[in-house]
Amino acid sequence: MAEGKEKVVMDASVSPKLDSKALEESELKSPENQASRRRKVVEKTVVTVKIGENSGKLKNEGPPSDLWSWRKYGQKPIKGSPFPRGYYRCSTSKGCSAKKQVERCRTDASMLIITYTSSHNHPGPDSHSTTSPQEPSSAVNGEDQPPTPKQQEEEVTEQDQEPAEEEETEPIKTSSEKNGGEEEQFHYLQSPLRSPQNIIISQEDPFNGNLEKTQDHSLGFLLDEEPLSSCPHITTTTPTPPTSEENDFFDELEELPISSAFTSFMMRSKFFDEGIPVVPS
DNA sequence: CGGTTTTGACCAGCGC
DNA sequence: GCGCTGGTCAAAACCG
Repeated sequence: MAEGKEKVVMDASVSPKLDSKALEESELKSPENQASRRRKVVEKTVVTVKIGENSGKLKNEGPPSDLWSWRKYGQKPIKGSPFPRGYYRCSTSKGCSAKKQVERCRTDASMLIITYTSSHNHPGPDSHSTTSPQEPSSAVNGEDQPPTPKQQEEEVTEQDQEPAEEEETEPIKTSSEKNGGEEEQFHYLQSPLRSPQNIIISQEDPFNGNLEKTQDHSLGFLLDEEPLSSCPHITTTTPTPPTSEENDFFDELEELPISSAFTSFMMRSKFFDEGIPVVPS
C-alpha cells in the first residue's frame, strides 16, 4: 500500500520522453494522427496537489501555474467523479504538444490531480528568475527537452466553480501510520520543491506495469471503497506544523506557485534521475 | 483585436 | 459486435 505510492514516485524517475517525441512528430505530420493518439499511451506525469490553503488565492481548480501558458481546450465530466476534468494545452508555443489534465480528487476537493502529458518542446516563458536555488545544479542537463530553468513566477488559476462542495472536506487525516509510509514521499517532495503542501508526483510509464498497477489499485479502492483515502497518491495532510521559522518560510513559499516549481521540476526528468534522494528501501 | 474559455458533437479505444 | 468513456476539435462567446 504505502509502498505502492513510493513506487510510483520512484518510478517517476523513469525518463519521460520517447513517446512524446514521437507524438509530436506524428502530430505535426498529419492530422490523422489525432485519431491515433487518442487513447495511445503516453508518458504521463501525475501530480497531486493540495490546494486547500492556496484555494484562497488559487481558488480551486487551477493549479496550473507553470510558467507556460495553458489554453483550455476541453472539459468533460468523468465517470465516478463529481468533478469534471479539464484539458489544457500549452499555448506558449504553437508547436508545443505539452498537455495537461486537471481534475479534482473525487473525494477530496482540496486535492487536485494534474496529469501532464508530453513535454514542452520549447524553452519556457522565461522567467529570468533565478534558476531556482532549490534545484540541484546537477540537474541541468536536459537530456530531453529544453529544460526550462525557471520555476516560480506567477500563479494562474481558475476560479472555483464548484459551490464549495467539499472544499473543506477534511483532508483525509492520515493517521500516523500513513505518515510513516508517506514520509518518503513527503521528503522527496518537500525537499526539492520545498513545498508546504502535499504534492505528490507520480509518473505513469506505459512501459512500466508496476505503476499502472499501483495506480489502479489506488483507484480501485478509491472508487469502490474507502472514500476517505481518496486520492490515489495522496498523502496527506499536513504532516507537520511548521515551526514559526518554517512557517514564515512556508508562508513565502505559499505565495509561490508551487505547482510551477513542480512542473518545471518534473519536466526536467533529469532531475528525477539524479535529484531524487529517495530510495526504495 | 487577440487570445482564452465554454459547450456540444464527433471519433476512437477498450471492455464486456 | 455493441456500448461506454475518454479525448479532441470546432464554433461562439467573453475578457483584457
